[in-house]
Amino acid sequence: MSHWLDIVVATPAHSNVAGPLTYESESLLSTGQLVRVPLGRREVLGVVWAQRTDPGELSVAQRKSVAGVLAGIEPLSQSWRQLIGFTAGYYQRSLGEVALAALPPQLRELDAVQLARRLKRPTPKAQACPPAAQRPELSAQQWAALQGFALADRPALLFGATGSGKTEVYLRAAEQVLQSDDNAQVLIMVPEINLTPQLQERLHERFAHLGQHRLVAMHSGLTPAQRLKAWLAAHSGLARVVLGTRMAVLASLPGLRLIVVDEEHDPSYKQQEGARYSARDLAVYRGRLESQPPTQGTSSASPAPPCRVLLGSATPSLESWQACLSDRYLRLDMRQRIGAQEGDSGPEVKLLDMGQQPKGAVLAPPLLQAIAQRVARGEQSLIFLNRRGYAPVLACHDCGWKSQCPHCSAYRVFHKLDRTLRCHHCGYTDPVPRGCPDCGNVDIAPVGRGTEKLEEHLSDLLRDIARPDGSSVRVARIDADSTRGKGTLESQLAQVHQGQTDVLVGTQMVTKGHDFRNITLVAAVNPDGALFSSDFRAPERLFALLMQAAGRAGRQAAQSQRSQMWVQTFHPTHPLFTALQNYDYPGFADSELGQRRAAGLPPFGYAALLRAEARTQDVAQGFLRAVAHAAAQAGLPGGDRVVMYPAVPMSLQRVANVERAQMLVESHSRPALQQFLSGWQPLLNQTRRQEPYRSLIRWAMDVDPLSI
DNA sequence: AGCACGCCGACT
DNA sequence: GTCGGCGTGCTC
Repeated sequence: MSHWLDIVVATPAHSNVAGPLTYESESLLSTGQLVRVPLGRREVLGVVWAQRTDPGELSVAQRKSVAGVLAGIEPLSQSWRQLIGFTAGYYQRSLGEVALAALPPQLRELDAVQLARRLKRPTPKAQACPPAAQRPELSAQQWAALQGFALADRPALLFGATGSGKTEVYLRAAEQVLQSDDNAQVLIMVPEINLTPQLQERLHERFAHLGQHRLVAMHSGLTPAQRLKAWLAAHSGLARVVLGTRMAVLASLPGLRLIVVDEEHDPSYKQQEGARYSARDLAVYRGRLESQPPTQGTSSASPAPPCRVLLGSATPSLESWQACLSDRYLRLDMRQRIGAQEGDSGPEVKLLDMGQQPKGAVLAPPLLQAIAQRVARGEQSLIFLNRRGYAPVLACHDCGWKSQCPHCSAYRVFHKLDRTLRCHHCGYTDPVPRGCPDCGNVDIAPVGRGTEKLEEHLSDLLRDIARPDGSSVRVARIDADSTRGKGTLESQLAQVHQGQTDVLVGTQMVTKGHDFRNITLVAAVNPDGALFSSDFRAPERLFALLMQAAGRAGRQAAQSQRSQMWVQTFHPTHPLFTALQNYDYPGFADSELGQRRAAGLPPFGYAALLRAEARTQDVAQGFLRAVAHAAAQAGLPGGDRVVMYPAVPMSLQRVANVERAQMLVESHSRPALQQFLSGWQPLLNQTRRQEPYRSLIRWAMDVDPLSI
């Protein structure tokens, strides 16, 4: 007797086969089982989603049989399937896309023999977790935070200043969970794994005694083989602690009891292609899911041990902050740096009013002086400028020519080192012309400044400053250009750590994670752009960035006394900077939330962004208008509670000769927006197939976009 | 998304 | 005369 199964395969939401496909099987396979099935003329990986009683509408020609089962891999759990189902629905993608993206890619390629070889190694089962031998003493506020977390019945937000010891709280919470349950698993998420070698090391020290493969990493930097191995370890329950980036939130973790999201405000938790999910939001959702009893049983049975969620940040996202204010999350405060005096929050923040400084100065004289002082004292400085290259534009002063990229609506950046004009969006690169391409004038000059120019400029200005040992000053630069080669970032950082660098110039790359011991001055050269940006999250990001940068100076409390954070600005009285000066995140959050509330922006409103790309702006915008019209005509459920804004060109209108447009959809009700989007999806596909929109290159839906 | 089939330009 | 460009159509 044969059985019919609904099987999920990697088919996109915009195809005619977006849902689960029906296959025949000799044996009754359980849901969650991994299988290979024929699809067109190839064989693909699939997940059994449901059993069914009949082949439904399937024509005889369409009836195909399951080609094989991936034996030896336990079926994926119901809660995992629920998580995938939720993610697909919420972010408007197909089940298959999300499910298959959550599985290690190599699983699709391996045949039965290769897989058997991978699985051959015996998997030691449950194992108790003895406490690690060496652990630092906890501060009073760390104890209080742990206690608060242990007693809470909700997700918790650990609001902890830089240097307050958030990591130790994570580690203790993890230990507690592992000790209370021999099968428990802990997921620790970080924004970018290569920026957190210190955390990796500490986890290793703390959990190495659990044995081989009990601690695994999950991120896109792994080789396919490593990824498969890590996934199998997590899925089998062998791995007890998983350290991963956003992709890890979708990993199969049958014993998941704790999810930690470090630096929860970090934008890289939001996936920017494919299913554009927020790993932080999914972590919270997953915590709830994994805490439910697997099936609705008798209510008297003891409830499954809940899965806890712990978010952590010194500058939380306004979403999480608001969730604390409305008691959906519990806030745990650790305001004080370890070993710091009461009231000492960090380096002194000095606002330098650029309106009072000589016009056109890249670095104001007082800042330059302060840097020179540090050099003479043998201390390090970090200068932060969020613009790489030498100059953002090259211009001809005679005819007004500018280094416009021929393929994008952006200027090409002048890179002096290899004398090229480089487009940072499409990569188009040319040697710098000898003269102006329009009028021949040889006097074409860079306008504005990037890290490369700042580095050169600083070396020049500090030329006569001697270090304590009499040698001359050393200026180094760290950005995407200087760290292109593999391992160069590490070696450059090592040089800074060894004290070979006096002044480090860099993009925001340098503000993250790294624990520089001897830096006593941090300066932000040109942060004003974010103050009046059209992107409503720009201030929030700037505040987090500057706080993080300040944290780089004098991380040791002893040093923080004489450490300084300089901010060059034309708006020294701006409330953002005032809040920064007082290390007053709550005050900043308060005022930002007030503005968000008034404007109906997240977290008080919910948004989705529909983007379209085409050869012409007309087609891209036309498509958006057509689908908006179709939605209005259809009277979609939820439609009366959403507002659709006009289609507009994206702020970066053209990239690599592709015209881009977008349309904002907003609602005060998340369910209404969800309902509307679900009903809209088929109309989008339909419209796409009509003239003249067949020439559309692609469209994409971004639910809860980071910027609009 | 893959992977076919299908119809028009520069090369052994 | 072929190799190969990517347009459009289908997959249980």
